[in-house]
Amino acid sequence: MSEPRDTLFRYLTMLQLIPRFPGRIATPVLKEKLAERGFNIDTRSLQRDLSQKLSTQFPIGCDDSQKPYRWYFDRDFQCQLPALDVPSALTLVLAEEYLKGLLPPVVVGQLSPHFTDARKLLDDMSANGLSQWARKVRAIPNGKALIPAEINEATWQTISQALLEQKAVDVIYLSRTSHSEKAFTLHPQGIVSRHSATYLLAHVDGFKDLRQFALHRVKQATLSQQPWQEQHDFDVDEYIKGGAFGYRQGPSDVVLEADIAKPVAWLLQETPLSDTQSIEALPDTDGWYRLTAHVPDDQQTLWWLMGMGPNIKVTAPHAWRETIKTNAEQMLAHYAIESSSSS
Amino acid sequence: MSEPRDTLFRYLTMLQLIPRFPGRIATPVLKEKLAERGFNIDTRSLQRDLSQKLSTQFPIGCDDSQKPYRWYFDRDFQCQLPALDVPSALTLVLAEEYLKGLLPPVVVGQLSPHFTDARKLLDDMSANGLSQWARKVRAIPNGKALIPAEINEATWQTISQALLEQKAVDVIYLSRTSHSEKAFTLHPQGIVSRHSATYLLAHVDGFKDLRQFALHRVKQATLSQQPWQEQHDFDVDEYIKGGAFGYRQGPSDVVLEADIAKPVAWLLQETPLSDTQSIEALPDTDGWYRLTAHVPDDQQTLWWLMGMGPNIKVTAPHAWRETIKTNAEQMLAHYAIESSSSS
DNA sequence: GCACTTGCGACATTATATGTCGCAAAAAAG
DNA sequence: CTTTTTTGCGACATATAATGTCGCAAGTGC
Repeated sequence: MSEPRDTLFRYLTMLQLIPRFPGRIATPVLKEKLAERGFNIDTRSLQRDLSQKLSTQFPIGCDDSQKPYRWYFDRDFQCQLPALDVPSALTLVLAEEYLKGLLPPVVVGQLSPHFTDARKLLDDMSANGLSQWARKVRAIPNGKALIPAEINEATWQTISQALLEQKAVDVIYLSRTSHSEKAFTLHPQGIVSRHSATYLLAHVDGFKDLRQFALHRVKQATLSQQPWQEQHDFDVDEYIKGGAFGYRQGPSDVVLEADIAKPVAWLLQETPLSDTQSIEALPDTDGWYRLTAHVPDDQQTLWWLMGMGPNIKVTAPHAWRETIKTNAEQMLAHYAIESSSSS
Repeated sequence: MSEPRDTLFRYLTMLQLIPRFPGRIATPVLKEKLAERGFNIDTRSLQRDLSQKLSTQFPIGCDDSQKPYRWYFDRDFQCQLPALDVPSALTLVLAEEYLKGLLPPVVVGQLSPHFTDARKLLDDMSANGLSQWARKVRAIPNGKALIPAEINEATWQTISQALLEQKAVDVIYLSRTSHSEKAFTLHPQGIVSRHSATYLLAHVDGFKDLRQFALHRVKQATLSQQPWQEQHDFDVDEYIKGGAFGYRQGPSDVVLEADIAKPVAWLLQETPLSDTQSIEALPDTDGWYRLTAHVPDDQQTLWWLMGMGPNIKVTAPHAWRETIKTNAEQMLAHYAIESSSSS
């Protein structure tokens, strides 16, 4: 069945089977995988291809310390097949700027070959014209950028692999309360990335309840021998809505009614709160508008409203209005006490 | 010089020269570009390669309505050369979730082949084990996700190209104030993506001042015949610090001092405000801590502090303390008036 | 120590890639 | 509208590269 469906295509397949550096693949394994894909080829040819063709034209390395040689791609090599175009490269640069504040460095690092590729393309473009794109493009994150928690690279790889391949993991975990390291066997059910921290949702071996484990407190992780315990019908959205991350969400949307100042009105006209929002000018006010919108009944919307400070006056739902009012009272109380005691 | 440096490599080069769909490349152009890269090959060979080898093995199309045939890749085809590994695929999924709330759909769409690729890999993995990764992985954005403003795809492509290639653009722009469409020739100097809206910084032809143009209000954009006007020493960071986007920043960092409640202390221990922060327990309080940190003197930090509401009590800098206090007073005033007038 | 696997040089054979030529159809130029 | 140029394509001969086979040496595992 070794139809000459082209050497090119076989090479391409080989290149796709060779993993990036931390990984490696032994020659006989490669031969088998190629056979699975319909390339029945002699071992000798494979050896020749690897050592004479591919590794001379591509940044491919070979670990020849053991006898079934193992092959791998250079850590930072990347090759898009339809090459990157300019708009995509620009998008990647923007994406990287945003993600740097949202995901741990190691996780973003996982994508660094892509970003490097994009920057190289832009650099090449600028080479002639000195366009200095780096001084022209910027992403402003949505809120204050906290410094993302550091995660160990091997941890991320092991945990993500375990989650997707449905395996248990043995971890050494630094508990938040006791400051002591403990060993657990965990059965991963989900991953949630929130703000700048990333959490694994998992059962501890032998227990039925789901717990959160901050990935940056995982000191070490290895795939476990234990069989994986599944929680049937786990749904991360349900879990989040249940309030586990401080984002409790009511069962249905609510109707938000508020008076908003002009800057907020402009903002919302361009990037609406929801599909159904309406904004109408209020007569006899100095640039105030009436906002009505169906929004989810969640913490984030409430925080957004509070973040707008005096530029927004919520009238409904009543519960939000009261929360905001109480909040302001408490804040003021803090400062009133403070100033009387300190001055 | 037509060294047989391998057909494989030439094919690879050809594949990289063929653009993704909206783009296309004519056979003679391809020949020329190949020659530039050292592949001196006969036209006939090129034709054979394209029509018999590449287009049968790859999703490559050909526009044969005009005589110099034009070749292009399928719109959604993607081929990573070291194939995606599992951790990278998971990272891409998380990245997409975050970016969907941060960049206009069209811009994220620019990267969709990458994301599709990642999802396909995860699907394939789950095929046997039914791991349903889609129900296991979630990113919770930092703040309220407003609906990103829609941008026309062609607009994004034209504008990004113009910016990087230092060309002027003719646009039809819907001005915010007058609600009327106007035609301008713009000289792009930078792009800023903020929250969910993206802005072009450019000179209007014939003027010296820099203005902001929201990309979602650009109705049409084409590369202009006008030569591009450069602004010397333009630096987008300087521009932003100048306060143009409401993010005025003081010249130097300030020392933040505040009392924080336990939940905030925990948050900041994991994702610090800055490299130099210190948190110490306050005696005789019910779980309050003293925070000291060097932070930038900018709007975003201030907003973040205000967002923490009664869980944080700022003592220094004095200006921030006063701003927060005034803010709370104004908010309370709103609701006091409101409740007395309405009830 | 022994069977087994793996890498590699050499060689013959097959398969493939490449340039050349001629023709036809389509653009471009006049 | 005609002429010239460009482009695509089938055919063919030839050079070139790719592939399987064999033998040997060196490592690996029992």
